[in-house]
Amino acid sequence: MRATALSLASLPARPHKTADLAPGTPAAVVTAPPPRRPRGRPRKTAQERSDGNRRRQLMDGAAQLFRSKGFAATGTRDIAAAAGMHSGSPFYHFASKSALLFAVMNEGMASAVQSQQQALAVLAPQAPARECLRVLIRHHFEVLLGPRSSFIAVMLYEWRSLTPVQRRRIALVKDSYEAAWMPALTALGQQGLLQAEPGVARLFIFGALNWAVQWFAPDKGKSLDELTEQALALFIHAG
Amino acid sequence: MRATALSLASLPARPHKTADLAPGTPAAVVTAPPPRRPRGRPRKTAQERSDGNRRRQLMDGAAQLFRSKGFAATGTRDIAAAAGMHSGSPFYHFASKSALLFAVMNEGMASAVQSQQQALAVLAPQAPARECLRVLIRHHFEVLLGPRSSFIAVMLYEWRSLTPVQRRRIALVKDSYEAAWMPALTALGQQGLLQAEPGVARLFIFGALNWAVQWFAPDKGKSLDELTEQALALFIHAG
DNA sequence: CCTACCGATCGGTAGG
DNA sequence: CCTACCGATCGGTAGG
Repeated sequence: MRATALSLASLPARPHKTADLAPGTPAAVVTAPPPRRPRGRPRKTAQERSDGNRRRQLMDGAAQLFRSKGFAATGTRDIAAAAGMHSGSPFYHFASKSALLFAVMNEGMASAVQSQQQALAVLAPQAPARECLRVLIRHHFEVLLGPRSSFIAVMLYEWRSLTPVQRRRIALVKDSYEAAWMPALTALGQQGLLQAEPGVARLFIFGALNWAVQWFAPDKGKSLDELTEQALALFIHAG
Repeated sequence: MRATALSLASLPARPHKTADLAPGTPAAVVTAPPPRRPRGRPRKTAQERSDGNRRRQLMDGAAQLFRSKGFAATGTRDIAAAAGMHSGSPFYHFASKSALLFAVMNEGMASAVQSQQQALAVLAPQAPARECLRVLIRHHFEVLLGPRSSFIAVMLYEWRSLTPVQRRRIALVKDSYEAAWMPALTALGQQGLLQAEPGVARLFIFGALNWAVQWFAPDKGKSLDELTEQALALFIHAG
């Protein structure tokens, strides 16, 4: 019975080859696919590696390659090799290299928005604005410099490699991520703890934090907690 | 006589085809070529367009293309066309596409260091640190967002496209540019006007300012003067 | 998901 | 600085 299941799995049903907003595709809402956790105990064997996991493996490899070499300098053959495939196989899962870039960015932003909401939900309802900003900064560092950071780094530095249509779609998710910062920033402004206009402050603050992907070295220098305190001290005046 | 000069100029002596630190070239000090202003009244005619000016035209076009499309996505044929040349001609002036990238970055950083020194020289010898920082920020915005901004933008966002040897060379110039900020930042720290550690503050501040290349729109939104005041207000606490 | 392949484009060169 | 060209590589596809 086990062998049968395996042999069936080795001939997987054709997975969804989504266009993922390749150039010219009309816009529609795309979110991260539901985790669809299986009922039984999870398997990490060859079984696990086939199916739809290959799609995620391609995205993981692509995210790292796009980050380190850039989108244009990364070949689809490199991506295939990173996922243990041969040259033409990525196109079985993604309609184009561009669709793969979009999938990486969309996955990165969608999960960032989700974890941001979870981080904010832990706050007390009447928490001071300074505390809210601390949570936002700390979470942002996690997303930006943590173990899955490639997805967001690609987002930040390969923006121009997107088609206009793809750009608009990602911008929607990005806007909602950034909008979550405004209540805290305007409150701090009203309290006199933030001396720049909130809109400009937001741009400067995101720049300061995002730039960390250029210089941050894990296991060396400051921790993410320490960086959070330093950033707070820099932006928020004595209260 | 004029015709003679023109016809002579149309057969220019072979210009210096510098390697400009193509991969593997050993390091040596490289600065912007001296302006060598000619004695007589300047000409803007066809004469002007030949000679060594072609080299600068290639760098100008390459800087803009590298900025808007990225280094890897820019073809040498695009660069040639931007300078009004045919496909193979850029290699008469630069040993490789990589050498052209290096030349763009080196020119950008060298002129930034130079104009920075000029900006600081205008300050009174005992000017307060806050005033010094204002000059540095204002000058940085000029370099970053002004008419020659492509050179520095390429510097910032194509770092990974350099070879390790090229990277080390540019890093030397960049270090001297950034080092000029430290006296003002440490002084402000001692005065209690800068609440983060000076070294970390420098990284955050550069990030905040550099990020402006992503969102700044000339002739729309704030002026460079206004942005300078907003940045100062954000970083430097009430004094 | 592999194999074999296509047309296009790329950086760079020789020879003038 | 142009012309003509080279070998390599690229994204993508057909057919299984």
